[in-house]
This record gives sequence, structure tokens and C-alpha cells, in this order.
Amino acid sequence: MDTRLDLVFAALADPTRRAILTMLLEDDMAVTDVAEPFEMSLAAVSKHLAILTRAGLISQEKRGRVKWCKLEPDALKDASVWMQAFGQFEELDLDAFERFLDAELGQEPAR
Amino acid sequence: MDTRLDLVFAALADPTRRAILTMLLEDDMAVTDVAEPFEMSLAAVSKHLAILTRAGLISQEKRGRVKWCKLEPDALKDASVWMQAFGQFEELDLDAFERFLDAELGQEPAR
DNA sequence: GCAATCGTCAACCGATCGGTTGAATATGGG
DNA sequence: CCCATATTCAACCGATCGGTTGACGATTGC
Repeated sequence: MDTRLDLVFAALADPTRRAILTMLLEDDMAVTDVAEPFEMSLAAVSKHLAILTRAGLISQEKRGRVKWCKLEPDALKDASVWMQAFGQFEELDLDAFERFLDAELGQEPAR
Repeated sequence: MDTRLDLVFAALADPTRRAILTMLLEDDMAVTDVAEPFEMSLAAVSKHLAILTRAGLISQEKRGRVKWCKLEPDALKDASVWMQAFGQFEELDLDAFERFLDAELGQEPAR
């Protein structure tokens, strides 16, 4: 029924995948470059990227022999909208947001 | 590391659990009453509630022989804050939100 | 005190998950 | 043309998931 929301939240539930999304915030990346910081096989990262793609959180476009990964932030909108129902987040907590950014971007995404 | 975020997103990835959260928006409920609309055993719903509790999304308090379930919207705040990094949702899409509420509250949460 | 109610526990099931390895498939460069 | 690079596929693995059933422990009402 609302399978889309299932896929988005399930995709976000894994720290490797959230780290990948954070990396893609900076720029589009090739699969090999996405995989580089992680202590797992390329095939494993490729699977993670497939899950993110199925959820609509990223898109992948093959140019030549390299496949470029691009963040698709719109897919988060449904999930974000859903969450608004519960927390009265209209007043976005900017302090918490800033602390989050410092923490998130300051750490390497290895697992 | 950031296990809390893992637990919250994983908990949200299941439609039954999201339906439970929606029900608890209206009021605190006993486990048996939470389970009533679902076509699954009480034990299954009890497990879902345990998962929501571990994620901090609800709390459970036993009064007498009935255990009351209460929404804990603060747990969504971390997840919501995390998501802000990606979509520029500062301008919350109120139309989409309203459409969501109509759809969500208009449907029965059976699965 | 006893039966009914509320809820969890434990064991089990098939399916999915996150990872591995090794082979296969493009594509590009010299 | 050939080799290296980029990525996926396929098979496998143990762990977890979402569900069931049946037994069990608390609590309540009469």
C-alpha cells in the first residue's frame, strides 16, 4: 500500500546508507569512490546503492563505464511530511541541527 | 555508534508500527486495544510495541493488569533533524501534509 | 478462591538482510 | 587487440524479522 514509505525508512535504518547519503550531499560520486571509505566489499556497497535507488533516495546514471550516484532529496519529503504529524516540528530546532551537522560532517563514515 | 537513529528508522519502516503510532496520536491505549484492529495475534502486536519502545517512540506503563502505551514524539526529533540536512524542507509543504493527513486518518490501519 | 482477562515468553517458521567470494559483463586506454 | 578498470550477478552464509502457537505469570472481579 504505502510501500514507498516502507522503502525510504528501511533504507535510512542502516548507518552505512545514511553515511553514503551524507557523502552524496557534497557531490555526485562514482560507485567505486562511494565504496572507498568503507571496510566492506564493493559488491556490498553496490547493494546498498541499489537499496537507496529502489527507495528513490538516489539515482544512478551510467556514463561510460562509470555509474554516477546522485542524491534525490525529494524522496525524503514524503517521509518528512509523515513525521510532521507527531512532533510539532514546525519550529525547526536550529541549534540541534547545527550540532548535528558538526557531528555528522566531522566524523568519517567508516563502519 | 548512532544506534538510536537505526532503531527509530527501523521502527518506522513497518506499516503496522506506523499505524500504531497514528492511533496513539489520538490517545493513550492499552495493548489489547492497540491490537484490536489488526489481523494478527496479540503476541505479534506486543512485539511491535516492544520495538517501538526500544526505539523510544512510545513508552509503556503498567497500571494494574493493563499496560498503557503512550506516544513519545521527542524520539522523532533526532530523526527529523537528521533529515533536514537533505531536502531543504524549511518550507514545509502544507498541501502535501494535509493530503497526507486525509489519507492517513481516513484509512483503517488493518494489514 | 477461582475463573477470566491482560500481556509476555519461548520455540518455531519462512523470508529478508547484510555481508562474503568468485565469476561475468561492459567499457576504456594504449 | 588486450589488459585494466568499473560494476553487477549468483550463490552462499549466519543473523534478524515478522509472524504463529501454546504455555505461562499477574491481576482482577465475583
